[in-house]
Amino acid sequence: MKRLPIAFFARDATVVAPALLNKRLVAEGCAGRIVEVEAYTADDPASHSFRGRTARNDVMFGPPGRLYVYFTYGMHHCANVTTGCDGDGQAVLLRAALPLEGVEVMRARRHDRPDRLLANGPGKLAEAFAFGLGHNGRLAEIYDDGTPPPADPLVGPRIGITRAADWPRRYRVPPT
DNA sequence: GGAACGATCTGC
DNA sequence: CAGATCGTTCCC
Repeated sequence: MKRLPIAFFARDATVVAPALLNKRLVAEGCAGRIVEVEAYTADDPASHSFRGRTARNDVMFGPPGRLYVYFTYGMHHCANVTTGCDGDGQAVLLRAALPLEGVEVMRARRHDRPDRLLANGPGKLAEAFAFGLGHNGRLAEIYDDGTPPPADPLVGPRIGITRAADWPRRYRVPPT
């Protein structure tokens, strides 16, 4: 199993996002299959990078293939992977994953919630994989385990934001 | 210095 | 549907 090369991430977020579906995310002793993402570009009013480079979003403007982790709502972390070229300000938000390995530790981090609720949302995914600010800027560990992306990914409006929420930049693996 | 709000989740 | 809870941003 091979880790995705930097070249994979060095493309527009709207191209990388659907390509990340069904890839294997690895961190802190567990692994999961990415099933939902959102693309954020610098020309997107909802993107953290829209208003320019700041201390928080600095990683977004750096090289591709890194984790951009931020803290929100006073209690949740969200994890992204940077895309595009150095200076662009692009990233893909990791919204949901299916547990593959280390399910026990994920359950413990998620307070023994049912397996289907372990990482089915950005805040839950971050908690299950133990993503925190300490991961910000680190190389993302995402692998191709041979599972191809869905031929017909669901594309629709984004969730939990107000500005430009209707932009069709949320990608999902179709339910089986 | 201060106010407003947020790429969310949970429980009622 | 409202509350939790606090860092970031923007305005005065």
